[in-house]
Amino acid sequence: MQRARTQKAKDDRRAAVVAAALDEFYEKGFAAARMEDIAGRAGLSKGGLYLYFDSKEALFEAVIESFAMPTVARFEALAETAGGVSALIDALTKLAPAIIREGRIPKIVKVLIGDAPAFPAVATAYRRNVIDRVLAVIIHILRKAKETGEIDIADPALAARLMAAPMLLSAVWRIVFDHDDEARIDLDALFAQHSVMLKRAFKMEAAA
Amino acid sequence: MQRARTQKAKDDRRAAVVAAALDEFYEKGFAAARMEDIAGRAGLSKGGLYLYFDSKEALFEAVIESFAMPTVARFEALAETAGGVSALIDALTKLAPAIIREGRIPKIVKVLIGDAPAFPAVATAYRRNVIDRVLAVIIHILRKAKETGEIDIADPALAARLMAAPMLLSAVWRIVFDHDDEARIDLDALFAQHSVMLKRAFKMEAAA
DNA sequence: TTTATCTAACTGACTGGTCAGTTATATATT
DNA sequence: AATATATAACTGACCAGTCAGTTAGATAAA
Repeated sequence: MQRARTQKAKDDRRAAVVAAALDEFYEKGFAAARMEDIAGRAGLSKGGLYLYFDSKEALFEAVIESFAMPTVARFEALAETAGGVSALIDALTKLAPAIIREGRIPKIVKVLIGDAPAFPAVATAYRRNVIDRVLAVIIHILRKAKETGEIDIADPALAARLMAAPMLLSAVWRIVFDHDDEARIDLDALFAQHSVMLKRAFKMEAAA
Repeated sequence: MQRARTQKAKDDRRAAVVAAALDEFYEKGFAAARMEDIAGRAGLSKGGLYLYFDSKEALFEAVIESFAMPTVARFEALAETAGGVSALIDALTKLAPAIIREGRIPKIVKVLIGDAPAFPAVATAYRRNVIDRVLAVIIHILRKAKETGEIDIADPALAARLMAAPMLLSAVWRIVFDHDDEARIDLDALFAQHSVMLKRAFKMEAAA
């Protein structure tokens, strides 16, 4: 094994271990995943892995955290360019299929649902650092639009969750039926229809 | 332990084991759940459990299957009384909060998401026997309404999934954040708003 | 440049503990 | 007594985490 001597090389190796761990946790679940397999996937021996992480649980926490920050940053950037509700809906429903297909988010979602209940602190941290912040961005945009009369909704906080629900559905569908050719969903068509239905539900002028 | 001698007593014990297994699989996941704990919860020794199920995997399959049939039957009955789209939306959005709170469906959902990927055949069977049949009922009602002009939607099959998405969201939310008092959602308000938004999205006359 | 020395990254055999599944034994019921 | 049901001690496989030993590769002396 090539040794990681510089700080950068060590950071890279840590990242490789985290990526390998996400794949193993995704495929087998936390309890059934083997530290030796994770190490092997990252091109390292089991003992070497323990130079980077103190325990399986510490590795699990690192997996969840490592994907939190980039997700929020990407989303907050997106929301700044798309200031209005119409642009937000378009951006969300156009990007969603690619994000689902790319696979990293569905994997994190699966690991969170399957294993986070055994680590309540991890789940709560994820909600606070990721979910609440993403929802806050959406809610802020909806609330502004409600005040200007651009849209007509009762509760922006609930509307934000209803907007996001099909993304969770798609992610979960992919997780559970990835192997199942009979169960393919046309994500582009699904989100196109979601977009149309949302605009009608919000009573936006440009709606079909 | 009182012995189960009659067929009915055996069926009851089997059911008790299945219920205990659902709880353990839900709380710990398949791999981390212990057969001894499942047996204990059902008021039986570990050896006794093996009189009713050949293996942990067989028990897992029984758990998934045992909750499939009743769910479909209940839903198909509901759909027969609620023939139109409006009645269907009302029934679905009024019943959903109670179903989520009751907890059995969220537990099954969690077990399916967390562990079914390790048992692809179980996942596929569940899709065919439960999900596809429930969706078919909804799609049938939507298609009829579309033909009579009662509603205006592009694709009933996609609309059915979009209708169901908030139920999955609520179930998953409950699974992941059950312990988390900061994260309570007002399910009644959520589904009331879903109902209003759906009727607008379908361009139904009586919509708000 | 070559060789010797050092050090920290890395390896893999090992340990202690856990748990699915088995079986010898006990007990309730007929 | 005979049979079905249940128990708990047992076995063997498996795996997280450890640690004595190995080696890549840097540094320095010749």
